[in-house]
Amino acid sequence: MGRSPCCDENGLKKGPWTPEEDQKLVQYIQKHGHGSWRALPKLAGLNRCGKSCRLRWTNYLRPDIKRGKFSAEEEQTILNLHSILGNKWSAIATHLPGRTDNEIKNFWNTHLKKKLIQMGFDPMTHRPRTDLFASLPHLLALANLREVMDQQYPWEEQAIKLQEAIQLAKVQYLHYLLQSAATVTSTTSNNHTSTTTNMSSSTSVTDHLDAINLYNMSSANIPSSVVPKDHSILFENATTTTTSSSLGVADPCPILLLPNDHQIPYTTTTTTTTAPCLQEPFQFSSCNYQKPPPNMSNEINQESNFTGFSPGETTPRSPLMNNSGDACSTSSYGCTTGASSFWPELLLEEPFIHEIA
DNA sequence: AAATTCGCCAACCGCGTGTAG
DNA sequence: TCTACACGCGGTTGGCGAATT
Repeated sequence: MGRSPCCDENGLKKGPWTPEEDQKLVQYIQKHGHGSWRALPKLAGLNRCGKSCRLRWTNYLRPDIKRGKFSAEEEQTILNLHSILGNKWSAIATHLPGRTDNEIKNFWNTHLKKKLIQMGFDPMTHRPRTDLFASLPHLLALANLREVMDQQYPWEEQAIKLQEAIQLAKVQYLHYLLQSAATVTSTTSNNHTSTTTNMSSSTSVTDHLDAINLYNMSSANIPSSVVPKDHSILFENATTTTTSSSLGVADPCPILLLPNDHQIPYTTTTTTTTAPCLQEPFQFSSCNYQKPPPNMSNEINQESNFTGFSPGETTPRSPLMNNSGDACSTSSYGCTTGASSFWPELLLEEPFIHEIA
């Protein structure tokens, strides 16, 4: 069956609203309320369909509409909520007073989405993009070529910088592959009480071969303090059963290089909760904590700020996520003592968490 | 100065869902 | 249970101003 569009009727006006039409609509609704939207246009003396009137009212004429730029807090809220709800604009809008779903959707599509993409994050998953890692060396090479053409640096310096950047990209990609494997295998376990991870079970063989090959390629030129010498160390923790401490941190942990002067211990530890109960980022008391060598702190490091994790994930989250907030004591995610509100979800009040659950 | 491209955003379109008869 | 209607939602489009060539 299906329904014919409400605007099919001939003669109904479409397109931008005039001030006179706005005035008619506002006056009618202020006096009578909108009632039936389909009946409203006739009663208000408007040559529009009801749908058009409803949109004009809800997106523009409503008295509580907030105009102007989005604040940093609003932007943060949208990012947080989008990581949970996805493109549920109306649901997101209910938590941003005065903002409409349409406005938020436009803001996302024109600003936030691009921002995430530029920083190498998938705007839908809020995780690093693999295609970026794949193409990064090429992009860097192009960027370097441009600099060389501009005669800003001597050739030797260019070659060194390029090598450093490529090595970093390789390690980052390796890190991503390992974490992806851990994520997939961990999530295949139902109750998360104690998980035996098996990297070969659900991740493609080529991914692991790529990771190993990349590691082989990378390790030759990367300081030993950054990458373990023995492959088995890297994979050991990804293939053994671990029981987490109250902080959810396996011990000992191999260290993988991460940008932004941070080291994340690679672990597939799972806990009795549905969320990884990591403490405030980079306060891994039971793990080695090493700063990357100075030569790895290039501009890419500063741009790539992979520091976030969200419930049920082991892969980094968007750097745009707010890392500060109130402590999480007994949230619905069941984080144990010391687990902070590192995840954007935990910034939300308890009723909201239940609401979206 | 003119033409073209780009970015933003209000508005539209079509589909899904809830509900009354 | 079926059908038609009303509404809400998310994706898409088109117009307009700004920026660029």
